[in-house]
Amino acid sequence: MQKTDSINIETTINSGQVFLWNKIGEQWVGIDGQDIMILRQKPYSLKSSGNIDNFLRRDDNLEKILKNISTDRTVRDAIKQSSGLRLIRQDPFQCYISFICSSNSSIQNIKSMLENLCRKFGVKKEFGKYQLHTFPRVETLANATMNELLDCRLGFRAKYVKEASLAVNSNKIDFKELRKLDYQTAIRSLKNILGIGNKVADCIALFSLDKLEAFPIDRWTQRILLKYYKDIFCDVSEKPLTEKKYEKLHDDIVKYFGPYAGYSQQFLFKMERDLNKKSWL
DNA sequence: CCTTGACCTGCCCCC
DNA sequence: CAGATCAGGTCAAGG
Repeated sequence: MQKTDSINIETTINSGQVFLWNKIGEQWVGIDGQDIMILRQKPYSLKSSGNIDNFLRRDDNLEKILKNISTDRTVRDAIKQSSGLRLIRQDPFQCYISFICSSNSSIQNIKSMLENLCRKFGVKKEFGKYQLHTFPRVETLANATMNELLDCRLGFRAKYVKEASLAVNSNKIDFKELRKLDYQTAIRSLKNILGIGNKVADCIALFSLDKLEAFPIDRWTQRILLKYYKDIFCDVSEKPLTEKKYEKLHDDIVKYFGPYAGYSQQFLFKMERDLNKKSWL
């Protein structure tokens, strides 16, 4: 297990993986499912009503992973620029709903939608000196009405969230099972849900189901591939990826970046968004 | 198999 | 300051 102080909290929170976090003074306060977490860099302190080691993937052999993904200069530079950046292992239901809401939306907007859901459907919980709303439980969201969801400013995603919650509530989607399945099977299962396409499925798989070969390709990732890797992934352009092209590209990506491709994606994504001065939480 | 247009919202910009 | 523009994935209809 790596040294505890090698985690950069701000970099990790501000890397597009999580949304329900706020910086209050020197502390980052966030929601993961029914848990509240309080993280502070200086002096270093990690508190959670749940399992913080699980959340921060402290079981990963980071030294080995970073060595494994350091296949080229671009990734090596990205790792150097964002040292201390970690993948997070999120509550699967929250992750699933979060990225369904992410479609055609910006980070700030996703955050606002999720905060609205928590305020309306979550339960108040106290931790440390803070009191905040946890993420809605599956059955609560499954029983929500369309109007309530629309009140949370979900727009056309409201029916996606409703159906997706019903699928989990009826065990049509079982995260414990998906976690055990291989990448391809898990992705195929997720994509049966309305509102989940390739990119969203990859995010859920990577950030909550331990599929480290998942490599979500959004507009930014696509630009990265075009900018730094056009000789390696020849058929990538700025045009939106079709279903087949996405799948083919993902195969090539795993061949090139390896079984921890998801980690390389996270470093590359963080680097390029920072380079373009895109805002985070 | 691919292309196209619709879908909500919030933010930024410009008149 | 109201109104237009744009960014961002997925889906359904049609070529």
